[in-house]
Amino acid sequence: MKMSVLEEKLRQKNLKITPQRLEILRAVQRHQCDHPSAELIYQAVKKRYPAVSLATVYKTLETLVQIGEIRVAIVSGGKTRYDTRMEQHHHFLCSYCGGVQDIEMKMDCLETYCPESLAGKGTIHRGEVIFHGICHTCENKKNPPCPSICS
Amino acid sequence: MKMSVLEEKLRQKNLKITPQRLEILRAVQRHQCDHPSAELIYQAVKKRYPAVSLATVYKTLETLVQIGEIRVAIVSGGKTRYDTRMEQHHHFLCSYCGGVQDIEMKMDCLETYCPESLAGKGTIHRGEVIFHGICHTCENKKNPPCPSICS
DNA sequence: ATCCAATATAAAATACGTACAAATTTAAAC
DNA sequence: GTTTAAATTTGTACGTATTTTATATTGGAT
Repeated sequence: MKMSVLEEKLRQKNLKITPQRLEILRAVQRHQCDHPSAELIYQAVKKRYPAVSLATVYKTLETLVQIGEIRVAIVSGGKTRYDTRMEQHHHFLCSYCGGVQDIEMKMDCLETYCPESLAGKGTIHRGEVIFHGICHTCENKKNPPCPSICS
Repeated sequence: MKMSVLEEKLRQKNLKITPQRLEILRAVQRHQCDHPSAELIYQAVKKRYPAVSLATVYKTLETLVQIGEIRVAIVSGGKTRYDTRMEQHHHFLCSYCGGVQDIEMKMDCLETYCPESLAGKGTIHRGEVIFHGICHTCENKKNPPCPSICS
């Protein structure tokens, strides 16, 4: 996603184009594979933009979610983690280190499927799959950290 | 799950059988359909056991998870919510009220399936599907609460 | 009945996120 | 380029969820 596209989106929604917003989006993009938390983004942005406030990072991430520029990937270890990939994909969450990795998987059913048990319960907007397990890195450690990070 | 079964499990792990533990598990069972949070369990237990401490509820829920008696259903609205149903099933999360409902769905693939993109990434223990949408109750309201509760 | 490790308790500490008011900045009109 | 109003950023205080700490209590083996 180029910045010009973001700028266009912001203009369309009467939102202002600020250096903070551009820099924060760039940071989420750069750290895409980490599925970064607000705190991680804050640290990353501060390097280039030392005056940035953590409150701005939180609010900007929320704004970016609301205009559909990024989305919440997962909540892991109590922290909300973000994702710039908007197409359907899923996540693999390591129970030991808390790391999140993308899972590519065709599951068209999730978008349109209506399990019988949902009948009368409501309307599905989206379905996501979360795989829990141990990542390769933690598997190879003798003493991985306690699996307390996630469920 | 009968209490005698819990007592047996606790004994096997050299964990003590305390009235708090029994009462807290009963409360989670009784509120199963709510997928209750620690706070909700605390309120429920306090009615029968006024001296109970919130810290005990937190620690006991964690213990019950670790011995495999309950599991984390979902984290919604910043709160961890628990589940006594250990068999495979999935959840429907209302983005408006934050309510969680069970979804019965055969997806054997999730347990055993290894998407190609996972190759070399690690070992899957479990796969769960989370459906996001609007529940029937919120659909029928003219002005549902803001959909800020979840992602 | 006694004893010790495990547990429960209350209170304080921590962690994540949000709300607020004051200062700054954007962008549009002139 | 200035002016100006509205939006945004910032620092900080606050709120809520959860964990830790220090002490008191208790389960259950002997």
